[in-house]
Amino acid sequence: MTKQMSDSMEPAEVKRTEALSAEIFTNIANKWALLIINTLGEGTMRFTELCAAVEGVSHKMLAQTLRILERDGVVNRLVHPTVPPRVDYSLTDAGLMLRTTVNAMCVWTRQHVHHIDQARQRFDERQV
Amino acid sequence: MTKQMSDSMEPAEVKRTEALSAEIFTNIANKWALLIINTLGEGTMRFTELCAAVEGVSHKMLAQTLRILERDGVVNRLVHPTVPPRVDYSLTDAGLMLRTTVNAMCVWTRQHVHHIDQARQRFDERQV
DNA sequence: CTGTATCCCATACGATACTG
DNA sequence: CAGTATCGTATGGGATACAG
Repeated sequence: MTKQMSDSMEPAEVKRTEALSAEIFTNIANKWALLIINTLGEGTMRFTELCAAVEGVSHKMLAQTLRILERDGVVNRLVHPTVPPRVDYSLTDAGLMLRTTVNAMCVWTRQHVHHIDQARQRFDERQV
Repeated sequence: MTKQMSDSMEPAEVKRTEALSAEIFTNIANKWALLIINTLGEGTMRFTELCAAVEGVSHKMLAQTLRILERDGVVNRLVHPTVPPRVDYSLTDAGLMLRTTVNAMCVWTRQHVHHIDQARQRFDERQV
């Protein structure tokens, strides 16, 4: 995770970068963040649309996760000064790159559902 | 996530597959599972080696997460009947495929640390 | 519509101790 | 060494209500 770091970096700077990496990874390596990123890959969406598109996410977790992703420069938030308010969410360039890897994870899941289902049955039998 | 499902499937079967997908995704879409999968991609490791290699993981979470990944057919667990016991963990074929996508996530994180750091500073300024 | 705030419960997690 | 069990705390996360 923290390998291949530039040799020209000060030890203190290296340490800070490692801490940042861990923090960033923690922010994106969770169910809601990954599902939101994957869904937003399909295009710009409003808050309510996202809430409906991301299976099982609550109002609260969507807002909370979107703030984190916005702060980390993964998600763009465009507010239209209208009444009622309209907010468009989309992926940044960095977010789009991340999304390709996230989507690969989703594809992997779909492709291995059956395989995993059988692995589980074998495991559960073994454990009596 | 649950698109592109075979047309030849019964409605009940489709529903079960969707539920399984969501469950599997929840199992792998968390910090420890992803870090463990990524680390195991470097090769077979023993429990204690893994515990040291995965930055910040506790004894308990490692054991717990390994069980889940083993059950889902992502991780192989090979017990040597010796004293003291020796257990080798490695990725299954399915796990290896998954690992390439997980590793891409890790690479993305490393490559965007600086970019994200700046995005955060801009965000925090804006929020006063 | 797009949030934020509060309450409250369930689970995640670390620390520690114990077993084969 | 490689776990499992227990305990206490912290965080995740749903439901609801409220505000701009």
